[in-house]
Amino acid sequence: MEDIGLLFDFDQDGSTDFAFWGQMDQNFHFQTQLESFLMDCQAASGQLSPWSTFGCQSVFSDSQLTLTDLDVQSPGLGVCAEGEGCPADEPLEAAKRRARRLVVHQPYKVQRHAANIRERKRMLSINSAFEELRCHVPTFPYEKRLSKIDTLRLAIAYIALLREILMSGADPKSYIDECMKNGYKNQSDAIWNTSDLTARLSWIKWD
DNA sequence: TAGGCCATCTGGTCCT
DNA sequence: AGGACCAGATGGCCTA
Repeated sequence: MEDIGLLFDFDQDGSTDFAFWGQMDQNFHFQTQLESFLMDCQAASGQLSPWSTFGCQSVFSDSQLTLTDLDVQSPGLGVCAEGEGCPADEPLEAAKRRARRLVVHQPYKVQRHAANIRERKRMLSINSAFEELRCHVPTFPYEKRLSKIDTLRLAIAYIALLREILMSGADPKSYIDECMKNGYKNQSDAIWNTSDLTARLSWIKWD
């Protein structure tokens, strides 16, 4: 019999199981510590990360090992760890709800954790690109930070406007002034003519 | 309090 | 095989 280390449910009623996968403390200065942490992780792969001490506690104990089985075929059959209370009189429905179980061992835990770190790093690079993009779209001085979706939409509109100005060969400021003066009557196909962008145009320094 | 936005985790898929 | 990428789920924070 294989060494079944630990089981956990993906059932809706298994909330207590997921409670251990709590989110990282949002006040944690993640960005500044990530790089040094990544280096630490590379130097000491397999060890628990600092997140374990910040509320991102793993459901697995240190002794758990590889993902050896994904038992979705025979709920309740041979999936209970020794001493893990698998009630013999468990109702059939409850047994069915326990169908999706994972047997988890160390390498899976380590791989999953490493993947989480890579994913966070990837998202950080995406976010830094968004920050860079925010610096290149017109915003109001008093405006709060643009959301990601607003940043993308505004960038699209702004690029379209710049392209039109280039194609027209006109002076940018006079082009904008003319457009605003005419209420964009002649710009029915101007995809940049969004309320967001037009409102910001007055803040652009064209000199 | 509901909805928007976001970070994170996760498993699946694709790529090298 | 391992990493990159992606989308869904979840929960926290903030604001109207």
